[in-house]
Amino acid sequence: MDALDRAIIAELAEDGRLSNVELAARIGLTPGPCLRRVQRLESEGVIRGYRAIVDPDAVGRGFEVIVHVDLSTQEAAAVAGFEAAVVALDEVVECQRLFGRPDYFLRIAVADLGSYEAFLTQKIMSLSAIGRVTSHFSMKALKG
Amino acid sequence: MDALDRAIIAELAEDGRLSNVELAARIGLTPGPCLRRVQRLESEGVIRGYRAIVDPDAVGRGFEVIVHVDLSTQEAAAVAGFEAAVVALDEVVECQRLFGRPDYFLRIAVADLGSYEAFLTQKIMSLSAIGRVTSHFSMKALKG
DNA sequence: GGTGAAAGCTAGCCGGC
DNA sequence: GCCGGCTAGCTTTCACC
Repeated sequence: MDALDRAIIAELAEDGRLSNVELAARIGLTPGPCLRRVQRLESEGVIRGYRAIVDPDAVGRGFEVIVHVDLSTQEAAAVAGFEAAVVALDEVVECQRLFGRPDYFLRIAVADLGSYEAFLTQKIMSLSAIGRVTSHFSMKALKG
Repeated sequence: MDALDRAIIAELAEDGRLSNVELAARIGLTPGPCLRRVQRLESEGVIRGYRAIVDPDAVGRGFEVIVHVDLSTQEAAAVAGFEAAVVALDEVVECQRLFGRPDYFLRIAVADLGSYEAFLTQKIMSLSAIGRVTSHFSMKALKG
């Protein structure tokens, strides 16, 4: 991992569809060696893959909410059941089990406030081990 | 936006470097019309761009912390100063201004616990409008 | 939506440093 | 060991049906 590798990563993180010749020109290499480096980074797992970035509004995921969940029990089976159920939900974009409080950090992506209300009451609050659920609404995304 | 467009989005979200001929075959179209659809989705802003997904560990960003920040004042100039300073930091991967408490939700990505300690004391807690800062450590990322 | 042709890209091979 | 030049084969992209 030298400066050239880092330059490749930076360029591809910015534009994942850069052609190899354009990438090579930007980092100051010829296409052959550049391609070998990209392939090495891919096979080593440094570059895990490529994704198209899709407008959330266009796919009905424009409304994001940060949710904190505390369970009513720490019993292993109940915890496992909650985790399996939550992870299976499409609307749950992220789920982290935390140390301390809250027990879980969730990020929910739905179309609008109405869908969120329906999602929360029907799919989250109906889970058996649920203790307290707190929704945090974003006023403005300053970064990310 | 018909079923074909949605199929294109799904395929490219999964693998952003799919060749146009492969993409066309998967959605059941020939390359020409398929490319026109992709270009339309790009120009309409439905597809915003393409990114390489990089292993966070490989670039010294393998340790993520969720941080809640409350400011000690709501005075406009202080708030603006805090926001500008936070957004400018590389380690801040996400920053949301929330309704209610906490005032801000931050996601920090650094190399390890030691770097996090240094980052928090030197770059966050030294900001003037800072009230309370709470770090939430992830035990396990179940999703996302 | 499909077809065909020109331009450009990818990916392997071999020589040079 | 890594870079650069070359070439064959494939892909992208456009005008036209």
